[in-house]
Amino acid sequence: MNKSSKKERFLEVVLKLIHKKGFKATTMRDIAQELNFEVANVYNYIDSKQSLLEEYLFDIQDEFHTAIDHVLASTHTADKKLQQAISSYIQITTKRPYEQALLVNEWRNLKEPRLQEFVERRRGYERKLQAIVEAGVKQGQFRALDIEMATQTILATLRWLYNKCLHSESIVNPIEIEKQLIEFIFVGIIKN
Amino acid sequence: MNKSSKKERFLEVVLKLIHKKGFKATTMRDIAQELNFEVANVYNYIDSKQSLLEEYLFDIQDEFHTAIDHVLASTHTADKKLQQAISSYIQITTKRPYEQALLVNEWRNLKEPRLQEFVERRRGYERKLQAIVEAGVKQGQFRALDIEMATQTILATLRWLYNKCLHSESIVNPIEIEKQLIEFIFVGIIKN
DNA sequence: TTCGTAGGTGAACGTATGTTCATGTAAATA
DNA sequence: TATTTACATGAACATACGTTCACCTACGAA
Repeated sequence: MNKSSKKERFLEVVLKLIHKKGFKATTMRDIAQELNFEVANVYNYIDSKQSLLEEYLFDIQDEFHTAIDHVLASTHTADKKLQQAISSYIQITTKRPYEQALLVNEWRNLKEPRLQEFVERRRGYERKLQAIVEAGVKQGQFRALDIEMATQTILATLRWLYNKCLHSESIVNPIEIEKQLIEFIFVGIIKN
Repeated sequence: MNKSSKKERFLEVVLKLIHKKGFKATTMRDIAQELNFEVANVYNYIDSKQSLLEEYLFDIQDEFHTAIDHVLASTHTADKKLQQAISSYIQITTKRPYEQALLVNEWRNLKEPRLQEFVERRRGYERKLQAIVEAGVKQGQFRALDIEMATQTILATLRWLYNKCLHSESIVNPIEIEKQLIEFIFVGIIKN
């Protein structure tokens, strides 16, 4: 068994446990029990409970940043850029729904100074998305809407997605999700 | 000082404290300190930490149910009903943003059997909203969209609102918010 | 005046929790 | 063969937490 696979299994099992019980409610003893060994051994895998959370959160946050940076670097029009940003968001969420759930629900459990770092980076992501929306309005592709509110609303429609991935009976198809969400965001629900 | 005002003040101060620190992270000693008295005295106001959370959550949940029941009982068309449902949601959120924040962020801390009760009631709310969306599709006012996904997406756009109420520098105007959100949900962001 | 009640105190209790340490073992490496 | 490394154990620790108990004080009602 190669070295990394054991730690990877550890992280995967613990991720799901934390998702189920919540970070604060998951004790080191819970983690040990889930993996069928003793508490002390948990510290052969991680430095502390805090660092465990940090590992998950900053890792998935990085993935989101990389994705939107890639979109921003392209030369497409704003509406196409927004579509790509949404598409990449959906892809990450469908691929890593548990990490995304942590990102949404457990970031409050970070402690300073990492908490501030996290919030700033998240704000950075929002600003990048907002820049796309703003460009779309200026270029006349989007209606003259409240830019910040539109951005936050778009993000809100994306943020609940992990729930569907985790609770849906059938496997979630990112292509179909994308089609639905893009339609919702771009032309709303009214006919015509 | 009349009897109820003291408990009301207690609940209001503690609500904000729990919002700031998170329910699990807020200790009985934190609560006591915030109110300038000793821990033991907290139990003259509430039965337990759990019951405190229950009080907040079921109270605000009731308010949402009452509001949507009122909309469902009306004889308007589906699109008008949806608009009213959204409007009432926004009114509650702007009036009680801290309770709404708890509803979104802290419900996981409920314990059985109240947790199940809460989740079922929430599901009930979602079904009521979904019924409106479904009627709108059947009557041809809305596009032929995935009904459950549309419902969840609409809810998602509403759920983040408390953030704006709590973090915005200026006072949030529910009328303006409603106008923006209805537009977003009904006709999207694309021009024409 | 007596008495119940609302509001407040200080000390303590049992338990849960994150973390450390000394120690052990089997396998990989040198 | 000798030694390091990865993985594992059991016991203990200091601390933090929710809750309880016995007791105190002020005050409006009876």
